[in-house]
Amino acid sequence: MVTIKDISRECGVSPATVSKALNGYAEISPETVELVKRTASKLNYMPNAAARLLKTNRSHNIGVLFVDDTMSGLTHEFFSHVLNSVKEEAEADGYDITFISNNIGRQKMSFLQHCRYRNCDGVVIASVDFQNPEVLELVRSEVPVITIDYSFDNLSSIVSDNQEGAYRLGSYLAEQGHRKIAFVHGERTLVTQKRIRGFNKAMNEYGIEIPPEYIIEARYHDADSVRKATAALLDLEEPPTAIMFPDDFSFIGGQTEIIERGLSIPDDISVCGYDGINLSRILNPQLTTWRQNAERIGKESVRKLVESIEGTSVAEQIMVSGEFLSGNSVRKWEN
Amino acid sequence: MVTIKDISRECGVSPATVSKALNGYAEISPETVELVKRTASKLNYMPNAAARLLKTNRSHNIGVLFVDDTMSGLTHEFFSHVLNSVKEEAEADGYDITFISNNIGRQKMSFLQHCRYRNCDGVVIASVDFQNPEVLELVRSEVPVITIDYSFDNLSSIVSDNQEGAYRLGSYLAEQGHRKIAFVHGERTLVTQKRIRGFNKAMNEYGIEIPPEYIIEARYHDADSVRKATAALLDLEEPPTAIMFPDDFSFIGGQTEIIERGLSIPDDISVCGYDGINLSRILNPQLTTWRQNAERIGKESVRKLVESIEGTSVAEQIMVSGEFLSGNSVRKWEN
DNA sequence: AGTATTGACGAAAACGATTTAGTAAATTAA
DNA sequence: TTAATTTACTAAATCGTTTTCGTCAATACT
Repeated sequence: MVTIKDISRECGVSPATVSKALNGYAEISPETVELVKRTASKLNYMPNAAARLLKTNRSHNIGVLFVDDTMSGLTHEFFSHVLNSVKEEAEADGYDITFISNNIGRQKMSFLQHCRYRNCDGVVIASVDFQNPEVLELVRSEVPVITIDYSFDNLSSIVSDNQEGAYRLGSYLAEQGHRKIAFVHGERTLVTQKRIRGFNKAMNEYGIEIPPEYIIEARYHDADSVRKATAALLDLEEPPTAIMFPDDFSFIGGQTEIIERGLSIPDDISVCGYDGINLSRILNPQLTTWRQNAERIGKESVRKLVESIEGTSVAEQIMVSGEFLSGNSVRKWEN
Repeated sequence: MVTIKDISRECGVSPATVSKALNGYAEISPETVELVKRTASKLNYMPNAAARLLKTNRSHNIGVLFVDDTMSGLTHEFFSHVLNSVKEEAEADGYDITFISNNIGRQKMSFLQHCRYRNCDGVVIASVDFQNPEVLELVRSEVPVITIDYSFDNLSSIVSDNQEGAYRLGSYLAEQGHRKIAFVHGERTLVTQKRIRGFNKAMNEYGIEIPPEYIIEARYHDADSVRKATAALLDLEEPPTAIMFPDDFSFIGGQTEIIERGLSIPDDISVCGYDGINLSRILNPQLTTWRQNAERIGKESVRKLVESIEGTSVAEQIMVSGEFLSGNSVRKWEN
């Protein structure tokens, strides 16, 4: 391994000078800088991140906390898009990313411990149980943190406009003439609350009274639980003519139930999803849904996080808007 | 940050003793070990990975090289499963993972340089262009490497049984009575060659003569190119009655073309995919396909890589078998 | 001319661990 | 009883950087 000493020997200057030349200190003469840089690339020199970190306390590494028991991590299409965008923006900013977990090797270690162990300069937290004590420990620690789709006081966060999304979908269904609109939502997280609020707002504006049994809880990304919720809705004395589902993927559970009952989408029942992942575009019929801007969510998270790592940035909540995606899963309803 | 020195002070022993006690050296008395460990956990001590690395040259970090221009990295469902499994096995073995790229910050750096910069103990290489000079440089370097779905001489690799997969799918179509079977395959990589071989083997066994224009190249994970290939097939004077597609995802392109021509699956034309991702299970009709065992591929890669990092292990090629998944996309063909 | 300033560089400590080569006391062997 | 061995520990070097003070010329200012 070629080190700074090799360069210093080759150039006849001290290691200190090499370091400074490489890091652009003004006190080194242009000729020396030139010489050092040339030999560095001649010798194929790469700084040792560990040594640098040890001295500077900056790892150029950001942690990503992405775990959630309801979904199998990276295989969740929406989050894999967020993650991909996080990765790309991080790389563009000169950072690598490390997944934060709480069991590394045989050792149990808390999220915070893992961050410290790897000296993460900051952490992006997404889609976890934000009440989890380990998450709270991390959030309250000294390590810079940004949260996705959840906001803590005095901390920056990136949130997808969930209220708007549910509002737009609800409004659309109402516009199409539906009056019996059900909402199968996910676990009662902040995201869910926002969506319920958006849904209610739309219903209010259209003067639609929604009976409580039309608003029913299932689990995100869990086709089975959504299927059961759908069954419950269809078993009602007055079943809905339209259903909003928690997300595009779990909608499949609902679809299965609907089809098995001999009903068809959208003739007998109109549906819409949430997320706007690729899947929603290729389903048959194509799903009417709300596309969350995963790319921008990931990118903004890192941008904001790096800002708060490198400079001083004020806590801020950044709202990322989405986009209505129409499909063929909703039909006009006339009565 | 609490260091080994804090513990040594608290316990009244030297830092050396603390280090040895923590690392299970035999020369430390049981009482001291006990004392050191207790105070370590009392002070919430975490070793500093960078400092340890600097001295030991072991980062407990494995690199993952996953780039490919035809697919958008992590958002590829099959590879996100492999990756997820790589991550889990790595964590179980006490490793973190780092994505290897060749542009970190404003600096261009080769894959190998990136590995050295982060001191990766080893690298898992998957799904890239294995002729890429930078990949070759990495493969030929001193850093332990394992390749997925490609084998270099004297290096360990994990390969999915592509020949078997294509063979089984081809055989199945033939069994169902099809005689005009087309194969839309991906770019001419080793994987593709294996599949073509498997396909041909099946056709031979059933004594089926396949005209050259039935074997046609498209691109993996590229719905558009597959759509074009499908169009070409359907435009033939004697179009096939069954088509094997490069993968489940890009099949969508073929499906679109088929449907737009007013044909239906499987009544007019039978199809099968490859990969067996979730998507294939929820498509309508459900896709007949070959499930690659992404979980085992990821897990075995890390296991083998760690083996060659930690001990001495012989180069070995591990074949991971898949599983035939039947759907409703193929119908019996009687003539 | 004498002093102050600037420019260009180097010596050495430090970061937090690991590890080699001791050392002193306790134990065993002869 | 003395020498040899074992036990339990420590001092100090080291990994590859960065950074704080110097230092020593050369130049600029009274």
